[in-house]
Amino acid sequence: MNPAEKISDAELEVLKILWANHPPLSERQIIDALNDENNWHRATIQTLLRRLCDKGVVEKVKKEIYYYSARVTEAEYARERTSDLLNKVYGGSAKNLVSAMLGSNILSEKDIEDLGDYWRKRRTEK
Amino acid sequence: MNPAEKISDAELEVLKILWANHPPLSERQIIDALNDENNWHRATIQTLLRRLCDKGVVEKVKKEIYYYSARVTEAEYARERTSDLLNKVYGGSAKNLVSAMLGSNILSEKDIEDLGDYWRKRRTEK
DNA sequence: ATAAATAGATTACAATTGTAAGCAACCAAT
DNA sequence: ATTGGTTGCTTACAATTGTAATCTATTTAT
Repeated sequence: MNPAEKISDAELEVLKILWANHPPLSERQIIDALNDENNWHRATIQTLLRRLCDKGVVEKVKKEIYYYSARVTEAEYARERTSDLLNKVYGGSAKNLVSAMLGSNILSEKDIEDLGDYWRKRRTEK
Repeated sequence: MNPAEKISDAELEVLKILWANHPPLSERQIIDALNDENNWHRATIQTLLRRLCDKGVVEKVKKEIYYYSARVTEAEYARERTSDLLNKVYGGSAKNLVSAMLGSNILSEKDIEDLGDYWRKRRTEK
């Protein structure tokens, strides 16, 4: 159950579809959902689904036909990725991460405003 | 000069050595620095250096012997990685990123304190 | 001058990732 | 019963990554 750094970019796209549509999805539904954006061939998506199952982050359940669902939540995955970034790139310092974001053009003015609001709100709630 | 998602984990370790020691380093110096942590064979490090040069993120300059230095700063790299995380994992929302960090056990109490201080300080400076 | 250490370059090989082709079985419409 | 779409499964193949062995030329210490 240690996802993150093992899920490839292409696999992530498939996972996102599963996260976005809660009930388990059939292969066809996944293909259709993906074709709105990507334009992968069926076989490509099948490969990605198989690899995700092999990695244990997706499961398939037979019910006339196979239905797929994620076994990791988006939040869990995000947590892993974030923690990985924090450690590998910012030496574990969250302050460095945040100040890097503030100091670069990653965030818009509005993003920064929002963050400020968020932070103040959080403080008063405590 | 679009680093980030193309630099592998192992390559990053080498880059970190170059970032940490400002003047250009010889192969030997890099190997010694890396052996404090990793224990890669010389040939492995040579391969990583070559790949980094091929990718254009490191340059080598002959001066009796070759000396290597990074052509991307750590900050640039961090920015790319962070922006990538933000977009691929948090749908571009910095607030989501920060609130995910606050809501998970990624940060210690002290980290959160520090961040709060940082944020307040930043506000008063504005 | 001979042996040992160093620096530079080339080659290798398995695992992972991106991207599919192709076959077999089945269901549906003509 | 034949044709065509759907599901499931297997195989493929190039690029990238992790990890190194090996050969050569050169410098250095004895």
